[in-house]
Amino acid sequence: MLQSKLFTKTRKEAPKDEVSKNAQLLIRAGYVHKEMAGVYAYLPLGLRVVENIKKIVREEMDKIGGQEIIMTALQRKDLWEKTKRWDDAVVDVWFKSELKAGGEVGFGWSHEEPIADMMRNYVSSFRDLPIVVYQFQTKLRNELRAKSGIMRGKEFVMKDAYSFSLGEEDHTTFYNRSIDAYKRVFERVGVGDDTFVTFASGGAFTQFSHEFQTIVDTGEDVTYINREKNIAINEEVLNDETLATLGVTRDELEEVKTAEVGNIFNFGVQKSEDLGLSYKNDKGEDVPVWMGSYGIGITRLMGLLVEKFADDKGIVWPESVAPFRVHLVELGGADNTDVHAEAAELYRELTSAGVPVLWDDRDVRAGEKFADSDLLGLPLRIVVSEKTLAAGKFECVERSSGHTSHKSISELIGYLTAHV
RNA sequence: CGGGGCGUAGUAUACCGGUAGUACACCUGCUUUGGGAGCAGGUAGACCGAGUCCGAUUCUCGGCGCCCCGACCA
Repeated sequence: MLQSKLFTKTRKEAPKDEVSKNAQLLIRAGYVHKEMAGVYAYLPLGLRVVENIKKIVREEMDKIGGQEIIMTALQRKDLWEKTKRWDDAVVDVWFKSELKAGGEVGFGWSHEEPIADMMRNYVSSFRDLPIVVYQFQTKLRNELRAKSGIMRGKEFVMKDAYSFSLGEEDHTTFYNRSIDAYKRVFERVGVGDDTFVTFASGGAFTQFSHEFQTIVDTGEDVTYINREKNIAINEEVLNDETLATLGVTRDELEEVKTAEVGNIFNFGVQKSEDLGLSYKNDKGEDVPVWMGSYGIGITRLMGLLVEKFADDKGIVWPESVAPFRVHLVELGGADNTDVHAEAAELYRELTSAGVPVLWDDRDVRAGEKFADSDLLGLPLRIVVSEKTLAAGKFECVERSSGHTSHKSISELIGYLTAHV
């Protein structure tokens, strides 16, 4: 991609009403546009990050047997009434609207009711199970107060998966595979070491649910962790009973601030019973389907990565989600055709080797280019200038470490393709 | 939903009961060219409505919107 043609430019200052680090940097760098409180549009750079995160999640979900679908944004009132969750007093984040033909619809803030109902059309025999489906959906939630930039909005992209199993044993097997899949996701986006499978309130069906909490200074949750025993407990369930159940004492636990990036939930057969989802077993008996739900906040995860890795100069993306792998920065190319030709050549070589490159071909001063490059946060900056031309090697700077090296074009291609 | 704050160019800000100044960005020209350059010129702004007043961007009221703290977060 040529930066001179890229839609969105950087800016020096963030809007004054934007306080969170993630939104300030993402707006300054041109990744997102704020439409209203808690509602953000994703621009070309931001969308590439979202898609990269989705790709990782998709791969891991497919690995454990998930099949991708897309449910509807508009939802039926009657389904949510069956589970007593249509009432605003019960669910306080509903957006609702009137149909011109009469009646009401809800805007999807979650999808377990519609998906359980839908499954009645496709599940009739024990032979039809298990089923695991997932989607990437824009959830709409009428939050009273949006905050923390893209991490808690009224509209956000979430991956939600739903499992439909024969019974508890089946369910538990998948549930545990899902935990492993989530671990791999968080590992791959670079927060594996700081993300904990956390015991949280389980609701009506089980003692606990599991949240995935990532340590970050600006996190909204408080979690008690023990790294050695690999135990984490959300403060909402930190009590003597929990400690005894998990076999830890309070003084073995460290209090940390975390952000919830994922959540998995066991519904048991409650939803299926409420909505009439059952199958016939091999004796011809009707048995309710065992359900679970599994969420990852895609855009929240993106915000978390900014919060966690950014430095005073700007964003620092983990390689796995960066919108481009390489920021090719050409200095003085407008006046020196050799420099420009060299940059063009390197761009062609890298691109055809499958390396995503953002080429800063703009005719602006070096200082501005470096500042922008730091702000954008691409993993590897390659500088082409009269200096590097004379030296016969390109200057390579890693954004995360600042480590600088000098490489020839063949060394570069070898290095980058070995890594992809 | 309780409490607090705030709405002035694309962005950030200043001043003011007599129609608004600066910086960045943007446009033109010249110079400059490895860490957000310099000079000159230019484009561009008072959230909406009502009231008070000779006169309102400024004061009052209402609306709309934004931010922060708390509550909430299945």
